[in-house]
Amino acid sequence: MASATDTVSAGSPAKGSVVTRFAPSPTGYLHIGGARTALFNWLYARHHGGKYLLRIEDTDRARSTDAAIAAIFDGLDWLGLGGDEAPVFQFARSERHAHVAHQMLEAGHAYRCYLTQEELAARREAAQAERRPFRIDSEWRDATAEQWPADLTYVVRMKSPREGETVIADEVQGSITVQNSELDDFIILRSDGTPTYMLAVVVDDHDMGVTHVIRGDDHINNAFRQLVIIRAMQAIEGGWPDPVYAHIPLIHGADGAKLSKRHGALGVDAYRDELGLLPEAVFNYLLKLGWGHGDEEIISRDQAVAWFDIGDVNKGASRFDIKKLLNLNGHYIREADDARLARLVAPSLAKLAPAFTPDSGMDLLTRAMPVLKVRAADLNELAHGAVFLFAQRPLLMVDKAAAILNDDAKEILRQVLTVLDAENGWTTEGLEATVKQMAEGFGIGLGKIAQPLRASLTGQATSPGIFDVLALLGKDESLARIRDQAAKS
RNA sequence: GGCCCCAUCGUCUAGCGGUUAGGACGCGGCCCUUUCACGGCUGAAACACGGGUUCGAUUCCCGUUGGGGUCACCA
Repeated sequence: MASATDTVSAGSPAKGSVVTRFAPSPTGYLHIGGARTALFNWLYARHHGGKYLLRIEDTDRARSTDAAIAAIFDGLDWLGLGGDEAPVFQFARSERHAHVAHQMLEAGHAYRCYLTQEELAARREAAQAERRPFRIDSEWRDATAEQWPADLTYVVRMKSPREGETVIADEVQGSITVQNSELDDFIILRSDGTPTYMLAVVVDDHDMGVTHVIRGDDHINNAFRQLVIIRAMQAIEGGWPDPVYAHIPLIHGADGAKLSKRHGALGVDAYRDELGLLPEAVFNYLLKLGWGHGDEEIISRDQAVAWFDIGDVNKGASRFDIKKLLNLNGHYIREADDARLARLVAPSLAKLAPAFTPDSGMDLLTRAMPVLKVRAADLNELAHGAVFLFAQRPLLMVDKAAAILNDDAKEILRQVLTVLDAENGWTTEGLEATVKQMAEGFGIGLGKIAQPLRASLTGQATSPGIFDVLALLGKDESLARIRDQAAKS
Protein backbone atom coordinates (compact mmCIF):
# COMPACT_ATOMS: atom_id res chain seq x y z
CA MET A 1 0.00 0.00 0.00
CA ALA A 2 1.20 3.47 -0.78
CA SER A 3 2.22 5.75 2.07
CA ALA A 4 -0.43 8.02 3.49
CA THR A 5 1.20 11.14 2.14
CA ASP A 6 1.48 11.64 -1.57
CA THR A 7 3.94 14.37 -2.35
CA VAL A 8 4.48 16.21 -5.58
CA SER A 9 7.83 17.90 -5.41
CA ALA A 10 8.83 20.92 -7.34
CA GLY A 11 11.61 19.65 -9.52
CA SER A 12 14.13 21.59 -11.53
CA PRO A 13 14.21 19.99 -14.96
CA ALA A 14 17.38 20.19 -16.97
CA LYS A 15 17.85 23.26 -19.12
CA GLY A 16 16.05 23.05 -22.41
CA SER A 17 13.43 20.63 -21.21
CA VAL A 18 11.03 23.24 -19.88
CA VAL A 19 7.64 23.44 -21.60
CA THR A 20 5.03 25.91 -20.39
CA ARG A 21 1.65 26.78 -21.75
CA PHE A 22 -0.97 29.48 -21.56
CA ALA A 23 -4.45 28.01 -21.81
CA PRO A 24 -7.22 30.59 -21.95
CA SER A 25 -10.85 29.69 -22.51
CA PRO A 26 -12.28 31.77 -25.35
CA THR A 27 -15.38 33.01 -23.59
CA GLY A 28 -14.34 36.65 -23.68
CA TYR A 29 -11.50 38.99 -24.43
CA LEU A 30 -7.99 38.51 -23.09
CA HIS A 31 -8.09 40.33 -19.77
CA ILE A 32 -5.21 41.76 -17.86
CA GLY A 33 -4.90 38.84 -15.46
CA GLY A 34 -4.75 36.38 -18.32
CA ALA A 35 -2.14 38.51 -20.02
CA ARG A 36 0.02 38.36 -16.92
CA THR A 37 -0.34 34.58 -16.72
CA ALA A 38 0.76 34.39 -20.34
CA LEU A 39 3.67 36.70 -19.59
CA PHE A 40 4.94 34.60 -16.72
CA ASN A 41 4.66 31.43 -18.77
CA TRP A 42 6.49 33.08 -21.64
CA LEU A 43 9.22 34.46 -19.37
CA TYR A 44 9.75 31.20 -17.55
CA ALA A 45 10.16 29.30 -20.80
CA ARG A 46 12.49 31.93 -22.23
CA HIS A 47 14.56 32.14 -19.08
CA HIS A 48 15.09 28.39 -19.03
CA GLY A 49 15.53 28.05 -22.77
CA GLY A 50 12.34 26.06 -23.08
CA LYS A 51 9.14 26.19 -25.09
CA TYR A 52 6.00 28.24 -24.53
CA LEU A 53 2.79 26.88 -26.01
CA LEU A 54 -0.76 28.09 -26.45
CA ARG A 55 -3.91 26.06 -25.95
CA ILE A 56 -7.43 27.27 -26.48
CA GLU A 57 -9.76 25.61 -23.99
CA ASP A 58 -12.88 25.66 -26.09
CA THR A 59 -14.66 22.64 -24.70
CA ASP A 60 -17.52 24.79 -23.48
CA ARG A 61 -19.24 24.93 -26.85
CA ALA A 62 -21.98 27.24 -25.70
CA ARG A 63 -19.71 29.97 -24.44
CA SER A 64 -16.70 29.75 -26.75
CA THR A 65 -16.67 32.14 -29.68
CA ASP A 66 -14.44 32.73 -32.67
CA ALA A 67 -14.41 36.43 -31.88
CA ALA A 68 -12.96 35.70 -28.46
CA ILE A 69 -10.32 33.44 -29.98
CA ALA A 70 -9.33 36.18 -32.38
CA ALA A 71 -9.24 38.76 -29.58
CA ILE A 72 -7.00 36.56 -27.48
CA PHE A 73 -4.48 35.97 -30.26
CA ASP A 74 -4.59 39.64 -31.13
CA GLY A 75 -3.88 40.65 -27.56
CA LEU A 76 -1.08 38.16 -27.15
CA ASP A 77 0.54 39.22 -30.39
CA TRP A 78 0.36 42.86 -29.36
CA LEU A 79 2.27 42.03 -26.19
CA GLY A 80 4.71 39.84 -28.08
CA LEU A 81 3.48 36.73 -26.29
CA GLY A 82 2.54 34.52 -29.22
CA GLY A 83 3.20 30.80 -28.81
CA ASP A 84 6.28 29.01 -30.09
CA GLU A 85 4.14 26.53 -31.99
CA ALA A 86 0.69 26.49 -33.56
CA PRO A 87 -1.95 26.65 -30.82
CA VAL A 88 -3.75 23.50 -29.72
CA PHE A 89 -7.54 23.60 -29.77
CA GLN A 90 -8.84 21.48 -26.96
CA PHE A 91 -12.24 20.61 -28.40
CA ALA A 92 -10.62 19.03 -31.44
CA ARG A 93 -8.99 16.52 -29.11
CA SER A 94 -12.19 15.26 -27.46
CA GLU A 95 -11.78 11.76 -28.77
CA ARG A 96 -8.36 11.46 -27.25
CA HIS A 97 -9.69 12.73 -23.93
CA ALA A 98 -12.56 10.26 -23.99
CA HIS A 99 -10.13 7.49 -24.84
CA VAL A 100 -8.12 8.20 -21.70
CA ALA A 101 -11.32 8.29 -19.70
CA HIS A 102 -12.23 4.83 -20.95
CA GLN A 103 -8.78 3.54 -20.12
CA MET A 104 -9.34 4.65 -16.55
CA LEU A 105 -12.84 3.28 -16.54
CA GLU A 106 -11.64 -0.14 -17.65
CA ALA A 107 -8.79 -0.15 -15.16
CA GLY A 108 -11.18 0.65 -12.34
CA HIS A 109 -9.87 4.12 -11.57
CA ALA A 110 -13.11 5.67 -12.72
CA TYR A 111 -16.71 4.50 -12.65
CA ARG A 112 -20.08 4.96 -14.29
CA CYS A 113 -22.33 7.05 -12.08
CA TYR A 114 -26.09 7.05 -12.73
CA LEU A 115 -26.91 9.78 -10.25
CA THR A 116 -28.89 12.53 -11.91
CA GLN A 117 -28.28 16.21 -11.45
CA GLU A 118 -31.63 16.47 -9.72
CA GLU A 119 -30.77 13.81 -7.17
CA LEU A 120 -27.45 15.47 -6.51
CA ALA A 121 -29.06 18.86 -6.09
CA ALA A 122 -31.50 17.40 -3.59
CA ARG A 123 -28.74 15.78 -1.57
CA ARG A 124 -26.74 18.96 -1.66
CA GLU A 125 -29.70 20.90 -0.34
CA ALA A 126 -30.34 18.39 2.40
CA ALA A 127 -26.74 18.63 3.51
CA GLN A 128 -27.01 22.39 3.48
CA ALA A 129 -30.12 22.27 5.62
CA GLU A 130 -28.35 20.16 8.21
CA ARG A 131 -25.34 22.46 7.96
CA ARG A 132 -23.30 19.43 7.08
CA PRO A 133 -20.52 19.63 4.46
CA PHE A 134 -21.65 18.04 1.23
CA ARG A 135 -19.50 15.57 -0.59
CA ILE A 136 -20.59 13.38 -3.42
CA ASP A 137 -20.78 9.83 -2.16
CA SER A 138 -22.08 7.88 -5.08
CA GLU A 139 -23.48 4.42 -4.50
CA TRP A 140 -22.30 3.62 -8.01
CA ARG A 141 -18.62 3.92 -7.09
CA ASP A 142 -18.31 0.22 -6.47
CA ALA A 143 -21.16 -1.04 -8.58
CA THR A 144 -20.55 -4.03 -10.83
CA ALA A 145 -21.46 -4.29 -14.50
CA GLU A 146 -24.47 -6.42 -13.65
CA GLN A 147 -25.88 -3.58 -11.57
CA TRP A 148 -25.71 -1.01 -14.33
CA PRO A 149 -29.16 0.10 -15.50
CA ALA A 150 -29.62 -0.82 -19.13
CA ASP A 151 -31.04 2.33 -20.63
CA LEU A 152 -30.07 5.18 -18.36
CA THR A 153 -27.39 7.68 -19.16
CA TYR A 154 -24.45 8.03 -16.83
CA VAL A 155 -21.45 10.25 -16.21
CA VAL A 156 -17.96 8.94 -15.59
CA ARG A 157 -16.44 9.93 -12.27
CA MET A 158 -12.93 9.47 -10.93
CA LYS A 159 -12.48 7.31 -7.87
CA SER A 160 -10.65 9.83 -5.78
CA PRO A 161 -8.63 8.54 -2.85
CA ARG A 162 -10.42 8.85 0.49
CA GLU A 163 -7.59 8.41 2.90
CA GLY A 164 -4.23 10.00 3.41
CA GLU A 165 -3.20 13.42 2.19
CA THR A 166 -1.60 15.01 -0.83
CA VAL A 167 1.10 17.66 -0.70
CA ILE A 168 2.02 19.85 -3.61
CA ALA A 169 5.30 21.75 -3.45
CA ASP A 170 4.12 24.73 -5.42
CA GLU A 171 6.86 26.91 -6.90
CA VAL A 172 5.04 30.06 -5.87
CA GLN A 173 2.81 29.12 -2.96
CA GLY A 174 5.17 26.72 -1.25
CA SER A 175 3.86 23.57 0.35
CA ILE A 176 0.11 23.03 0.07
CA THR A 177 -1.48 20.12 1.87
CA VAL A 178 -4.95 18.74 1.32
CA GLN A 179 -6.58 15.79 3.02
CA ASN A 180 -7.66 13.30 0.37
CA SER A 181 -11.01 13.04 2.11
CA GLU A 182 -11.66 16.55 0.80
CA LEU A 183 -11.44 15.35 -2.78
CA ASP A 184 -14.70 14.52 -4.48
CA ASP A 185 -15.40 12.06 -7.24
CA PHE A 186 -15.40 14.66 -9.97
CA ILE A 187 -16.78 14.06 -13.42
CA ILE A 188 -14.46 13.40 -16.34
CA LEU A 189 -17.08 12.42 -18.93
CA ARG A 190 -20.48 14.08 -19.10
CA SER A 191 -23.64 12.09 -19.67
CA ASP A 192 -23.39 12.90 -23.38
CA GLY A 193 -19.92 11.37 -23.40
CA THR A 194 -18.01 14.62 -23.82
CA PRO A 195 -14.92 15.21 -21.67
CA THR A 196 -14.80 17.85 -18.97
CA TYR A 197 -12.14 20.46 -18.49
CA MET A 198 -10.58 18.56 -15.59
CA LEU A 199 -9.80 15.60 -17.82
CA ALA A 200 -8.89 17.58 -20.91
CA VAL A 201 -6.32 19.70 -19.11
CA VAL A 202 -4.43 16.71 -17.81
CA VAL A 203 -4.47 14.83 -21.08
CA ASP A 204 -3.47 17.85 -23.13
CA ASP A 205 -0.71 18.90 -20.76
CA HIS A 206 0.65 15.38 -20.92
CA ASP A 207 0.40 15.09 -24.69
CA MET A 208 1.93 18.52 -25.20
CA GLY A 209 4.82 17.63 -22.93
CA VAL A 210 4.07 20.43 -20.51
CA THR A 211 6.56 20.33 -17.62
CA HIS A 212 5.50 23.45 -15.74
CA VAL A 213 1.91 24.43 -15.11
CA ILE A 214 1.89 28.17 -14.37
CA ARG A 215 -1.63 29.50 -13.87
CA GLY A 216 -3.85 31.59 -11.60
CA ASP A 217 -4.17 30.43 -8.02
CA ASP A 218 -7.88 29.97 -8.52
CA HIS A 219 -6.76 26.61 -9.92
CA ILE A 220 -5.04 25.38 -6.77
CA ASN A 221 -7.90 23.10 -5.85
CA ASN A 222 -8.00 21.73 -9.37
CA ALA A 223 -4.37 20.68 -9.14
CA PHE A 224 -5.26 18.08 -6.53
CA ARG A 225 -8.03 16.67 -8.68
CA GLN A 226 -5.88 16.63 -11.75
CA LEU A 227 -3.29 14.73 -9.79
CA VAL A 228 -5.83 11.95 -9.24
CA ILE A 229 -6.02 11.50 -13.00
CA ILE A 230 -2.26 11.64 -13.38
CA ARG A 231 -1.83 9.00 -10.69
CA ALA A 232 -4.33 6.75 -12.42
CA MET A 233 -2.57 7.03 -15.77
CA GLN A 234 0.78 6.46 -14.15
CA ALA A 235 -0.61 3.21 -12.78
CA ILE A 236 -2.15 2.23 -16.09
CA GLU A 237 0.57 2.98 -18.60
CA GLY A 238 3.31 4.99 -16.86
CA GLY A 239 5.03 7.90 -18.51
CA TRP A 240 2.77 10.56 -17.02
CA PRO A 241 5.22 12.62 -14.99
CA ASP A 242 3.97 15.04 -12.35
CA PRO A 243 4.18 18.58 -13.68
CA VAL A 244 5.76 21.29 -11.57
CA TYR A 245 3.00 23.56 -10.35
CA ALA A 246 3.22 27.32 -9.91
CA HIS A 247 -0.01 29.02 -8.91
CA ILE A 248 0.30 32.76 -9.23
CA PRO A 249 -1.97 35.10 -7.28
CA LEU A 250 -4.82 36.84 -9.01
CA ILE A 251 -4.80 40.57 -9.67
CA HIS A 252 -7.24 42.60 -7.60
CA GLY A 253 -8.85 45.92 -8.37
CA ALA A 254 -7.81 49.18 -6.73
CA ASP A 255 -10.33 48.51 -3.96
CA GLY A 256 -8.87 45.12 -3.18
CA ALA A 257 -11.83 43.22 -4.52
CA LYS A 258 -11.71 40.88 -7.43
CA LEU A 259 -10.92 42.67 -10.65
CA SER A 260 -14.13 43.73 -12.36
CA LYS A 261 -14.97 45.77 -15.38
CA ARG A 262 -15.04 48.97 -13.38
CA HIS A 263 -11.39 48.89 -12.54
CA GLY A 264 -9.08 47.37 -15.02
CA ALA A 265 -10.60 44.10 -16.13
CA LEU A 266 -10.70 45.37 -19.67
CA GLY A 267 -9.57 43.43 -22.65
CA VAL A 268 -5.99 44.20 -23.55
CA ASP A 269 -7.37 45.64 -26.78
CA ALA A 270 -8.98 48.35 -24.66
CA TYR A 271 -5.64 49.15 -23.05
CA ARG A 272 -4.29 49.68 -26.51
CA ASP A 273 -7.21 51.32 -28.30
CA GLU A 274 -8.96 53.22 -25.52
CA LEU A 275 -6.30 53.96 -22.93
CA GLY A 276 -3.62 54.54 -25.56
CA LEU A 277 -0.96 52.39 -23.96
CA LEU A 278 2.21 51.03 -25.48
CA PRO A 279 2.74 47.26 -25.25
CA GLU A 280 6.15 47.65 -23.66
CA ALA A 281 4.55 49.67 -20.85
CA VAL A 282 1.92 47.02 -20.20
CA PHE A 283 4.61 44.35 -20.34
CA ASN A 284 6.76 46.19 -17.81
CA TYR A 285 3.82 46.93 -15.53
CA LEU A 286 2.47 43.40 -15.53
CA LEU A 287 5.96 42.07 -14.86
CA LYS A 288 6.33 44.29 -11.81
CA LEU A 289 2.92 43.30 -10.49
CA GLY A 290 3.79 40.51 -8.11
CA TRP A 291 7.42 40.24 -9.00
CA GLY A 292 10.44 42.42 -8.42
CA HIS A 293 14.16 42.48 -8.97
CA GLY A 294 15.82 44.67 -6.38
CA ASP A 295 15.13 48.33 -7.01
CA GLU A 296 14.67 47.93 -10.74
CA GLU A 297 11.60 49.67 -12.15
CA ILE A 298 12.20 50.04 -15.86
CA ILE A 299 12.88 46.57 -17.15
CA SER A 300 13.37 45.62 -20.78
CA ARG A 301 12.28 42.36 -22.32
CA ASP A 302 15.82 41.02 -22.39
CA GLN A 303 16.45 41.95 -18.79
CA ALA A 304 13.16 40.38 -17.80
CA VAL A 305 14.12 37.12 -19.48
CA ALA A 306 17.50 37.15 -17.77
CA TRP A 307 16.16 37.97 -14.32
CA PHE A 308 12.78 36.29 -14.13
CA ASP A 309 12.20 33.15 -12.18
CA ILE A 310 8.84 31.87 -11.09
CA GLY A 311 9.96 31.28 -7.52
CA ASP A 312 10.40 35.02 -7.04
CA VAL A 313 6.74 35.75 -7.71
CA ASN A 314 4.96 36.99 -4.59
CA LYS A 315 2.31 34.87 -2.95
CA GLY A 316 -0.10 37.64 -2.10
CA ALA A 317 -2.50 39.16 -4.59
CA SER A 318 -1.61 42.62 -5.82
CA ARG A 319 -3.84 45.49 -6.75
CA PHE A 320 -4.10 47.00 -10.14
CA ASP A 321 -2.86 50.61 -10.14
CA ILE A 322 -3.65 52.51 -13.30
CA LYS A 323 -1.63 55.54 -12.15
CA LYS A 324 1.56 53.59 -12.10
CA LEU A 325 0.78 51.99 -15.43
CA LEU A 326 0.25 55.43 -16.92
CA ASN A 327 3.48 56.70 -15.45
CA LEU A 328 5.32 53.79 -17.00
CA ASN A 329 3.55 54.44 -20.28
CA GLY A 330 4.71 58.06 -20.22
CA HIS A 331 8.23 56.83 -19.81
CA TYR A 332 7.99 54.48 -22.77
CA ILE A 333 6.37 57.16 -24.92
CA ARG A 334 9.33 59.42 -24.28
CA GLU A 335 11.64 56.58 -25.24
CA ALA A 336 9.69 55.63 -28.33
CA ASP A 337 10.68 56.35 -31.88
CA ASP A 338 9.07 59.51 -33.27
CA ALA A 339 7.91 58.01 -36.56
CA ARG A 340 6.34 55.07 -34.72
CA LEU A 341 4.46 57.40 -32.39
CA ALA A 342 3.26 59.48 -35.32
CA ARG A 343 1.93 56.34 -36.96
CA LEU A 344 0.16 55.23 -33.77
CA VAL A 345 -1.42 58.60 -33.21
CA ALA A 346 -2.46 59.33 -36.79
CA PRO A 347 -5.90 57.62 -36.74
CA SER A 348 -7.19 59.45 -33.70
CA LEU A 349 -5.59 62.70 -34.75
CA ALA A 350 -7.44 62.53 -38.06
CA LYS A 351 -10.69 62.51 -36.09
CA LEU A 352 -9.66 65.39 -33.85
CA ALA A 353 -8.20 67.56 -36.60
CA PRO A 354 -9.93 67.12 -39.95
CA ALA A 355 -7.17 69.09 -41.64
CA PHE A 356 -4.73 66.37 -40.73
CA THR A 357 -4.30 63.58 -43.21
CA PRO A 358 -1.60 60.96 -43.01
CA ASP A 359 -0.49 61.89 -46.52
CA SER A 360 0.11 65.53 -45.85
CA GLY A 361 0.66 65.69 -42.13
CA MET A 362 2.98 62.84 -41.19
CA ASP A 363 6.16 64.79 -41.73
CA LEU A 364 5.13 67.70 -39.51
CA LEU A 365 3.69 65.34 -36.91
CA THR A 366 6.91 63.38 -36.75
CA ARG A 367 9.04 66.50 -36.51
CA ALA A 368 6.86 67.79 -33.68
CA MET A 369 7.01 64.51 -31.78
CA PRO A 370 10.10 65.28 -29.66
CA VAL A 371 8.37 68.24 -28.01
CA LEU A 372 4.94 66.62 -27.98
CA LYS A 373 5.84 63.31 -26.37
CA VAL A 374 7.38 64.68 -23.20
CA ARG A 375 3.94 66.06 -22.39
CA ALA A 376 1.89 62.89 -22.85
CA ALA A 377 1.25 59.91 -20.61
CA ASP A 378 -0.78 58.08 -23.23
CA LEU A 379 -1.49 58.12 -26.94
CA ASN A 380 -4.75 60.01 -26.48
CA GLU A 381 -3.00 62.89 -24.76
CA LEU A 382 -0.39 62.77 -27.47
CA ALA A 383 -3.04 63.12 -30.16
CA HIS A 384 -4.72 65.98 -28.36
CA GLY A 385 -1.40 67.71 -27.94
CA ALA A 386 -0.83 67.60 -31.69
CA VAL A 387 -4.18 69.05 -32.72
CA PHE A 388 -3.01 72.69 -32.77
CA LEU A 389 -0.52 71.89 -35.49
CA PHE A 390 -3.35 71.10 -37.87
CA ALA A 391 -5.94 73.56 -36.65
CA GLN A 392 -7.61 75.70 -39.28
CA ARG A 393 -7.60 79.48 -39.19
CA PRO A 394 -8.97 81.42 -37.64
CA LEU A 395 -8.25 79.32 -34.56
CA LEU A 396 -10.83 78.72 -31.88
CA MET A 397 -9.62 80.06 -28.53
CA VAL A 398 -10.25 78.10 -25.34
CA ASP A 399 -11.42 80.32 -22.47
CA LYS A 400 -8.01 80.65 -20.90
CA ALA A 401 -6.45 81.61 -24.22
CA ALA A 402 -9.16 84.18 -24.90
CA ALA A 403 -8.53 85.65 -21.46
CA ILE A 404 -4.85 86.02 -22.23
CA LEU A 405 -5.63 87.97 -25.37
CA ASN A 406 -6.72 91.25 -23.81
CA ASP A 407 -6.06 94.61 -25.42
CA ASP A 408 -2.54 94.85 -24.03
CA ALA A 409 -1.74 91.41 -25.35
CA LYS A 410 -3.06 92.29 -28.78
CA GLU A 411 -0.91 95.36 -28.85
CA ILE A 412 2.10 93.22 -28.00
CA LEU A 413 1.14 90.82 -30.76
CA ARG A 414 1.16 93.66 -33.27
CA GLN A 415 4.65 94.57 -32.17
CA VAL A 416 5.77 90.93 -32.33
CA LEU A 417 4.35 90.69 -35.81
CA THR A 418 6.65 93.40 -37.04
CA VAL A 419 9.67 91.87 -35.39
CA LEU A 420 8.97 88.36 -36.60
CA ASP A 421 8.17 89.52 -40.10
CA ALA A 422 11.76 90.67 -40.30
CA GLU A 423 13.10 87.35 -38.96
CA ASN A 424 15.23 85.54 -41.51
CA GLY A 425 16.32 82.10 -40.31
CA TRP A 426 13.12 80.97 -38.54
CA THR A 427 14.77 78.42 -36.30
CA THR A 428 13.92 77.67 -32.68
CA GLU A 429 17.18 79.18 -31.50
CA GLY A 430 17.03 82.24 -33.73
CA LEU A 431 13.44 82.98 -32.79
CA GLU A 432 14.23 82.63 -29.13
CA ALA A 433 17.08 85.11 -29.42
CA THR A 434 14.93 87.55 -31.33
CA VAL A 435 11.96 87.46 -29.00
CA LYS A 436 14.09 87.61 -25.88
CA GLN A 437 15.85 90.62 -27.30
CA MET A 438 12.52 92.20 -27.97
CA ALA A 439 11.34 91.57 -24.41
CA GLU A 440 14.46 93.15 -23.10
CA GLY A 441 14.04 96.13 -25.37
CA PHE A 442 10.50 96.61 -24.13
CA GLY A 443 11.56 96.08 -20.57
CA ILE A 444 8.96 93.35 -20.02
CA GLY A 445 9.15 89.75 -18.98
CA LEU A 446 9.31 87.09 -21.64
CA GLY A 447 6.02 85.70 -20.39
CA LYS A 448 4.24 88.89 -21.43
CA ILE A 449 5.07 88.04 -25.00
CA ALA A 450 5.13 84.27 -24.83
CA GLN A 451 1.63 83.76 -23.46
CA PRO A 452 -0.17 85.94 -26.04
CA LEU A 453 1.93 84.25 -28.70
CA ARG A 454 0.97 80.84 -27.40
CA ALA A 455 -2.70 81.73 -27.32
CA SER A 456 -2.69 83.11 -30.84
CA LEU A 457 -0.65 80.25 -32.28
CA THR A 458 -2.32 77.32 -30.53
CA GLY A 459 -5.64 78.57 -29.19
CA GLN A 460 -4.52 77.13 -25.84
CA ALA A 461 -2.98 78.37 -22.63
CA THR A 462 -0.53 75.49 -22.58
CA SER A 463 1.62 74.08 -25.34
CA PRO A 464 5.15 73.02 -26.13
CA GLY A 465 7.83 75.70 -25.91
CA ILE A 466 6.64 78.69 -27.88
CA PHE A 467 9.77 78.89 -30.05
CA ASP A 468 9.36 75.24 -30.99
CA VAL A 469 5.77 76.00 -31.90
CA LEU A 470 6.81 78.91 -34.12
CA ALA A 471 9.49 76.83 -35.81
CA LEU A 472 7.14 73.90 -36.36
CA LEU A 473 4.32 76.00 -37.76
CA GLY A 474 6.61 77.91 -40.15
CA LYS A 475 6.76 81.57 -40.81
CA ASP A 476 3.71 82.03 -43.00
CA GLU A 477 1.31 80.08 -40.84
CA SER A 478 2.70 81.58 -37.63
CA LEU A 479 2.36 85.17 -38.84
CA ALA A 480 -1.11 84.51 -40.18
CA ARG A 481 -2.31 83.05 -36.88
CA ILE A 482 -0.84 85.93 -34.91
CA ARG A 483 -2.39 88.42 -37.31
CA ASP A 484 -5.80 86.77 -36.91
CA GLN A 485 -5.77 87.41 -33.19
CA ALA A 486 -4.02 90.78 -33.23
CA ALA A 487 -6.66 92.09 -35.61
CA LYS A 488 -9.63 90.83 -33.59
CA SER A 489 -11.33 93.54 -31.60
C1' G B 1 -20.11 27.67 6.25
C1' G B 2 -16.03 23.43 4.93
C1' C B 3 -11.28 23.30 2.70
C1' C B 4 -6.84 25.88 0.78
C1' C B 5 -3.81 30.18 0.57
C1' C B 6 -2.05 35.11 1.78
C1' A B 7 -0.41 39.60 5.08
C1' U B 8 6.23 45.58 4.76
C1' C B 9 4.33 52.98 3.40
C1' G B 10 -2.42 54.55 0.23
C1' U B 11 -0.49 51.25 -4.14
C1' C B 12 3.60 48.02 -6.52
C1' U B 13 7.78 46.18 -4.18
C1' A B 14 13.38 45.33 -1.75
C1' G B 15 14.48 42.68 2.65
C1' C B 16 15.58 36.21 3.36
C1' G B 17 17.90 36.99 12.60
C1' G B 18 21.38 42.43 14.00
C1' U B 19 19.45 47.87 8.30
C1' U B 20 18.76 55.23 10.18
C1' A B 21 13.44 49.18 7.06
C1' G B 22 15.61 50.72 0.58
C1' G B 23 13.29 51.93 -4.38
C1' A B 24 8.98 53.26 -7.53
C1' C B 25 3.84 55.35 -8.34
C1' G B 26 0.77 58.83 -6.03
C1' C B 27 0.84 63.17 -2.55
C1' G B 28 3.46 67.99 -0.35
C1' G B 29 7.68 71.51 -0.84
C1' C B 30 11.86 73.54 -3.56
C1' C B 31 14.80 74.12 -8.11
C1' C B 32 14.74 74.51 -13.53
C1' U B 33 11.26 77.62 -16.51
C1' U B 34 7.55 81.69 -21.50
C1' U B 35 2.81 77.87 -20.19
C1' C B 36 2.24 72.67 -19.50
C1' A B 37 5.20 68.76 -19.06
C1' C B 38 10.06 66.47 -18.53
C1' G B 39 14.15 66.51 -15.25
C1' G B 40 16.70 67.34 -10.39
C1' C B 41 16.47 67.85 -5.00
C1' U B 42 13.53 67.10 -0.81
C1' G B 43 9.36 65.85 2.86
C1' A B 44 5.32 62.97 4.96
C1' A B 45 4.13 57.73 4.70
C1' A B 46 4.79 50.69 6.36
C1' C B 47 6.69 45.77 9.15
C1' A B 48 -1.98 44.01 11.16
C1' C B 49 -2.32 42.19 16.47
C1' G B 50 -0.97 38.71 20.50
C1' G B 51 2.04 34.92 22.17
C1' G B 52 6.36 32.16 21.82
C1' U B 53 11.84 30.52 19.88
C1' U B 54 16.38 33.50 20.33
C1' C B 55 21.38 37.42 23.29
C1' G B 56 18.37 39.73 19.40
C1' A B 57 12.81 39.40 15.57
C1' U B 58 9.99 42.70 9.77
C1' U B 59 12.52 38.01 9.09
C1' C B 60 11.33 31.41 12.34
C1' C B 61 6.79 28.84 14.98
C1' C B 62 1.59 29.14 16.94
C1' G B 63 -2.91 31.77 17.52
C1' U B 64 -6.20 36.09 16.47
C1' U B 65 -7.87 39.50 13.04
C1' G B 66 -8.26 40.91 8.10
C1' G B 67 -8.15 39.61 2.85
C1' G B 68 -8.46 36.23 -1.21
C1' G B 69 -9.48 31.55 -3.73
C1' U B 70 -12.52 27.25 -4.16
C1' C B 71 -16.62 24.11 -3.27
C1' A B 72 -20.92 22.63 -11.31
C1' C B 73 -22.52 17.27 -16.21
C1' C B 74 -18.05 26.00 -16.51
C1' A B 75 -13.31 26.47 -17.58
